[in-house]
Order: sequence, then structure tokens, then C-alpha cells
Amino acid sequence: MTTLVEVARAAGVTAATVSNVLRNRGKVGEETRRRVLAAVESMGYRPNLMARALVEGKPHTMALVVSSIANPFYPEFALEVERAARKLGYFLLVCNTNDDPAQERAYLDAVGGALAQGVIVMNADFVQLDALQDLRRRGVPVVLCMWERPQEPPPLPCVAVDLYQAGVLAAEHLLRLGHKRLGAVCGSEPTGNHQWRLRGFIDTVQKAGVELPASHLRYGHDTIDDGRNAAHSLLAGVPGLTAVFATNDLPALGVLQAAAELGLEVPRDLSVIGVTDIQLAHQMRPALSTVAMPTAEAAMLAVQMLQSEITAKPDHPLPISITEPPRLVVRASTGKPRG
Amino acid sequence: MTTLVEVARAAGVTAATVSNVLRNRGKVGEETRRRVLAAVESMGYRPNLMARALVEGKPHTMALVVSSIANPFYPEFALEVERAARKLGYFLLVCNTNDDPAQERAYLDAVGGALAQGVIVMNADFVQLDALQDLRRRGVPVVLCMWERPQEPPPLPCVAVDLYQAGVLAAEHLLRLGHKRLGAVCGSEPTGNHQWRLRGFIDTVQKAGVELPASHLRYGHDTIDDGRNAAHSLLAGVPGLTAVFATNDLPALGVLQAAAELGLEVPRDLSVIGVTDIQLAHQMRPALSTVAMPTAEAAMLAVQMLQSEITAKPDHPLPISITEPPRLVVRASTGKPRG
DNA sequence: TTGAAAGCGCTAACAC
DNA sequence: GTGTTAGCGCTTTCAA
Repeated sequence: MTTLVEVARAAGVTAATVSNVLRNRGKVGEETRRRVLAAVESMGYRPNLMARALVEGKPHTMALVVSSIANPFYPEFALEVERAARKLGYFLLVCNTNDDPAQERAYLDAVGGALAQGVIVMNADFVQLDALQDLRRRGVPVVLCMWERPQEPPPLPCVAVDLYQAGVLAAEHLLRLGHKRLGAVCGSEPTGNHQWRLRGFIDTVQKAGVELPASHLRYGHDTIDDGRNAAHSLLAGVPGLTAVFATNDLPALGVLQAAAELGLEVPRDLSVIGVTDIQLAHQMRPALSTVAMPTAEAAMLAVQMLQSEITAKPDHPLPISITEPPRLVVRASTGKPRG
Repeated sequence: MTTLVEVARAAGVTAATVSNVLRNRGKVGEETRRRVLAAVESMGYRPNLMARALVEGKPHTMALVVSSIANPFYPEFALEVERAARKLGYFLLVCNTNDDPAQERAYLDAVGGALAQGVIVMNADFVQLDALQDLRRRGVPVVLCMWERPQEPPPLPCVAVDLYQAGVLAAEHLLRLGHKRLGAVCGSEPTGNHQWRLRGFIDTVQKAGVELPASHLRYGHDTIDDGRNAAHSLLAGVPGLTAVFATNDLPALGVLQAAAELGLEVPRDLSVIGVTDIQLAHQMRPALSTVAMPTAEAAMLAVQMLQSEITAKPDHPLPISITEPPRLVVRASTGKPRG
């Protein structure tokens, strides 16, 4: 590997000068500058980022901790974070914990061990807020991203999306279309991650005077399969259902499949709406109506917040950024009820 | 940030001793050891991985360069690489180039600049072998993964999967079921990445005496949408088609959708088979028959190969690993032709 | 405008 | 067993 000193020697100067040339510090003679650049070029020199990080006291690296990439939303979000990080000059270390707390612990230690300058953690069902607070107390910048309830923030810097609103928007859309027999499929436990989306939906529906008893609700995991099973159970248990809200796109796609298996035509016999707007949502047929998350914005805010955390003084107040509200995207899976 | 020296001071020893304790180098008195550990614990010390990397001459980091994560296969593969890397004690830096050569260049420079010890590059349509060879010449370990044609290896260390075989297996499966009117949808240009899969299919079909003129072939991108469009064109242009091979799962899902839109029942009216076995393949309905890639194995081999490249002497012969052959996975989208 | 020197946090020889 | 020393590749005062 070519080092700075070797380049310097080749150019007949000293390491400091080469460094100055490379960082455009000015104060370098034009002639010297040319010689140095030539040497750099011909030797294929690349600065050792680790060494630079060491002396500067910071690696230009952020870490993103995701719990699983089984759900296609995570990679899509990771992509956005990567983009945002690059824009600010950071590299992104992606840490997949596979829903394994030990793995997460190991990653956080490593990151706390200065592999990255800070860490963005995807809010997921099982996030261990305690471990993250510890980390933060030890001086490692941490940002929690995609917190779903801005009104009740976590004890960490966070980027929040008001997903209660997502439930509200979905409900309003279905009610506006004239649906009165509604069901919902929740992609988490009742007290889990998706609870707010569901509450927004329930509150809005009930406020409109439409009944939505517990028997119209199903809970499961955030997967296509669970969505399909829930839909089968729902359609069997609640006669006359005309619309289903799923707290995420994956289960919504499962509902679509269940409908197809039962010979129901969407949206004529059943309207279906999800949340997130993953890529699949518009690629499937019928294309899925959904409430889109401001993914790119959340990613950008998270990266920016992490950057401020990195430079912030200790004991500054806990920051929180709130994204634009989610947005209704009407596609082909929702329509007026029959009759 | 707590450093080694601070810990040493607190424990009343010197940095070397702390280091010895932490690395379990033995030769440390039990009593001292205890004191050191206590200090480490109470001060929340974490070794600075950058410093360690610098002195050891290697970061425990590998980079994975992927061109895009629009295609769900990439994240799934990235996950496997991450797992394999972790198993060998490496962290994984994920570099998404967004199909942008400049971005790729920037990443490769950074990685060549010792952010990572080496780089695994996903074989994609547009991989720039030249740039990679340059990098390798500069001494950066590079492994190309998922090369599709072991018989014609690239000028780089690589992990190859014989995807010609994938085409063969798909063809044999369809022929065995009795199909005689076949079509194919290729997820790349005729000379693109998927050409071998298609050739395997064509060769096998023709060897069996079944005709497969160019009019039964469609080319496009590796997306659901292109698969759907190709299928519409194919089904309109070739009457009596009973089975379609898609060179990837995504276009295969598109074919499934086209069939549904045309009121065709799968597999009664049309059999569909893809390649890869992404997660969606078994989550969709009908579940997709496909030829599964040995993803986890390829990931492991790539990581292992990169590790040997890292420790290999210069000018060693170009290594190539070949995975197990792809495997036929029969699900619900293929069956006997009607009549 | 350029060079010399110190030091980032850590490890590895070697000496004590 | 433990400490001393040197140095990884780089940046950054400070002198020349």
C-alpha cells in the first residue's frame, strides 16, 4: 500500500506538504503542487481513511442498525439513509441484528468502539431503549428513527413520524368512499409498534359513528402470510365486510391474496388499504392504495440529527424531529362498496 | 471517550498490560487482571477499533458493493454476506452505488483507501470489470460474486453460480410436465447478465425437439413491470402458449400478474417458473415455482475468498469458487398443460 | 512556502 | 508478570 511518506519521497517533499496539497490547504507552491499531484497519480495513492479518522478523532462513518431485512421496507429505508449520509460525506455501515439482542449488543459495542461516529437505530418492535440509553450515556451519538408517536417521545434523540395520522387518513378515505363494515389487520401485538396506526384508524371510524368492535380486529406479525391468515379469519368471522385496513403494506398484500383466493374482486367486493408505500405496493395488481411514509425525509432528518449530535455539547436537550405527515396514496385497491 | 491509557492509569498499570488483559495474552497476574477488568468495567471503556485497525494494518471490515437495492434479491443477499462476514469477525460496510459509476468509483476509492480490508462486488448488469481490476492491481482485495458462467470466468477472483443450469432445470421441469408451447422472458438484454439462464433454457428445449423461435422470447429489465409487459406481449403474440420461463423471480411475478389480468388460471392455463427464489416467491399466491440460487453458500464463499485474498501473497493465481448448482423448487405455479 | 516534530489510541517487541 | 519503546499513516501546530 502506498503511503503519504512514499508519495512525499517520490515528489521530493515532506509528508506535511503532500497532506496540504491533498486537503487544498493553499499555501503550496504551484510547481510543488504539480509534482505532488503527479506522484499521487502515478503511484495510485489513496489516503488511509483509518489513519485520518484516528488523528481527526472521528471516522466519517455512521452506522445504521436494523433488526431484520426480511421486511422489504428496511432495505428501502436503508437505501435512503445511505443516500443522505453520503450527501453529508459519511459512509454507512449497515448492521443487521437479525432480531438478536446479543448481535445488537455486539454491534453497538463495536460502534461505540469508534467504528462509526454514531448510530441510527431503526425503530422496531423490540428496540432496547435501555441499551441505547447506556450507549448514549457513554458518549456515543444515537438517533432513533421512525418513532411512531411524536406526542410521546422516547428518552432518546429521535425522528418521529406521526403514524396515528396514517390510521386517520386510511379511515377517512374508506369512510368517504361510503364503507360501513370495516375490519383491520394489525401487523403487531395490540401494544406493539403498530398500535398507533390502529388507534388512529379506530378512533376516526368510531368518531364517525361507525361501529368497529374488537371482533373486527386481527393481530399478527408484519408479514404477507399473517395478513393473509388474518384476512381469512376476518372474512369468515365478519359477514358483509367491505373494507380492510392493514397497518402495513405487507399484511395488506396478504389481504389482497386472501381476497383473490376467496374469489372476491378488489375493490368491487373488498377495499384494501395499507401503510408505508413500499415499492411492491405499486407493482402488485391491483396496485395497493396506501398511506405513504415520508421515508426519504425521515432518513435525511435522521442523518442530520446524528450529525448535530456528533458535534453537540454534552447535556444538550433531547432533540426530536417530526417529519411531514404521511400522505394518502389512492391506487386500485380501494373503491366504493357494492350497492 | 475513555482510552486505554486512562484505564491503565486508573488500574495503576501501564497501557500494555491493559491491552494484554483485553486480548487474553496470558502472562498477566490474576490480581492485576482483576483490577484492570474492574477499571474497564467502571469506566465503560471500549477499544477504539480504528486505532487497532491502524496498528494491526487491517480494519476488520469488508465492503459489499451493490448496484441497487430496488431488486429485493440484493438486500437478501446482502443479509447473507453480512452474516457470513460476522461469523468470520468482520463488519460489513454496505455500499449502494445506485447504478451510478461515479458513486461506485467514490466507494471503491474509499475502500481502497483502507476503510475496509477488501471488497465484494455483486455481479450486476453494469459491473465495471476495468475499474475493479485497477483496484486489485493497486493491492485491494476484490471478489466478484454471483458470476453466472463458471466456464468463462472474469479476470478477477470470483464466486460463480452455474446459472446456465438454472435454465436447464427450468426447461426440464416444464418439458417433463408435458409442455410443448413455451415462451421465455429475459430480465436483461440478449447479451446481458441473464443470457446464460436463457441459453440453458433454449438449448434444453431445442435439444428435446421442441421449437422455440425468437418470437417466443421477450427481453426487458429485471422488474415485475417488465415481466408483466413482456407476458402480455407474449400471450398476445403466441397463441396457445402453455408455459413461460422468466430468467428471474421478479419478472416471473409480473407474468403471474399478466395471467391474472387476462383471466388465465395458473397453472391450469399457464405455467410460470422463475429463477432465484426470493422471499416473495413463496409468499405470493400462487406460490412461484422457481430455480433457487444457493445464496447463503455464495455469500459464505465470497467472504471466505475475500479473506484468503486478504492474506494471500501477491501474484497468486486467480481463484474461483463454484457453488452447488441451483436447485429446482416446485410450488404452485407450474403444472401439466391443459388437455 | 516548506519542513520538523508531536501525537491520535493502540499493539508488539523486547527489556526489566 | 509488567513496563518501555517504537511505530501504524496521517494531520497539525510551529519553526525555518
